[in-house]
Amino acid sequence: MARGKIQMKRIENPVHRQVTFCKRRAGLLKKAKELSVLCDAEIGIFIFSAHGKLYELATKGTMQGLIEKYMKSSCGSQDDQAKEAQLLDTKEEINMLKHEIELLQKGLRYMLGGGAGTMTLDELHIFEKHLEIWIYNIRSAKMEIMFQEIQLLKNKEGILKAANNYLQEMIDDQTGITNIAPMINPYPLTTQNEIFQT
Amino acid sequence: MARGKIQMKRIENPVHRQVTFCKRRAGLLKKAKELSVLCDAEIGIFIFSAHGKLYELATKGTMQGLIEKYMKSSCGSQDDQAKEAQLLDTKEEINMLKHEIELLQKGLRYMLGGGAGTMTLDELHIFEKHLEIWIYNIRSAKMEIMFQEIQLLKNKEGILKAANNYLQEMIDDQTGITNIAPMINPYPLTTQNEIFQT
DNA sequence: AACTATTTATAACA
DNA sequence: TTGTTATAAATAGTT
Repeated sequence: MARGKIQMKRIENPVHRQVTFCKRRAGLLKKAKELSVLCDAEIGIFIFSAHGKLYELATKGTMQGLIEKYMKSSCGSQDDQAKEAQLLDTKEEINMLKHEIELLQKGLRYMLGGGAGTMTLDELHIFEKHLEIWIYNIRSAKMEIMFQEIQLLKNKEGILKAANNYLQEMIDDQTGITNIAPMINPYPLTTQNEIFQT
Repeated sequence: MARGKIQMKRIENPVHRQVTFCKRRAGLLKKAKELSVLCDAEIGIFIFSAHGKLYELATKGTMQGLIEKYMKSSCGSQDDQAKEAQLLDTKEEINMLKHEIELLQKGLRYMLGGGAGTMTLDELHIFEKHLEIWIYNIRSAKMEIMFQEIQLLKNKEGILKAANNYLQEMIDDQTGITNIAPMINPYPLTTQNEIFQT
């Protein structure tokens, strides 16, 4: 911009290019700081040199914070539907888990309470079938949860955090339920038995 | 920078500030593009206006890609230890899970095989105790996994992805084990019974 | 790094 | 916002 204008294309001479990179990089960062101060803006910049070296600037707070803010701003409106859908999926998954745990608890009580001591061989057989189902369900639920988590992990951090908070709540709920002693509504334990009825 | 220089502090007049923001923002982005072209650099910029509106620029590829690259460059060396530790934790967690599943499978076989048909009431009692332990263990493992996942979620996306790949592998392994029929090494099922022995 | 001759960016104004 | 213009800044080529 002085002593002759230059073409807006890659500077082929490596020395010139390096010098220009230095000078203009400094200029760019200075301009960014000025804009931030003058107009009360929050600016994040990262510059990777051709050889991969990183130069960064975050005018307020940390770059991490800026990136998070960027994620929210950027993903907020466009991925809203996806986010909501994912949250619903998670909710469903959690309900499934809850249901499994309820099932298990009822079964345990059935067996430990009036059950075992007076169980006939036939009853024992039925209970075996149920155990199979329960363990299968537990395993499935576990797998589902992990796959669910993995899917979530593949998404943006912001979405992950939302799902995370949701999970935390649900876990707290489950822990609560786990400690409930009275059984209000005896589950129809024989219902699913048909699945294994040969 | 023309018609009089200005002080490098927040412009109080809102109109002036807005105008300056517009013009300097455009200037900054232009400069960034020029630097990118002239010096073959990769540049990402985000600008949040005072009211939170986002303006962004990514000179190559997408902002997502740039952020990921930034994460790698920025966290690469410093969080290496934490990353490795987390990976180890995950590994331990997974091994625990594997162990639980093995336990369950062995128990099921014990019950479904030579077990139930010829079980005495005493044997049945012992088995009840084991069931309690198993279910407790399953529940704990499930909780542990979820808490583990939640901790992971709180970390950077890059780390999450690594952990994610690891989990995937482990799950595949587990699925493999789940389908193994022969039981090589009968687990000492009575060992943990002492826990519930009154 | 420093030094200029120029090109750019932009503050004030419309 | 956009355009104009006088002037401040940035910087390309050189030392």
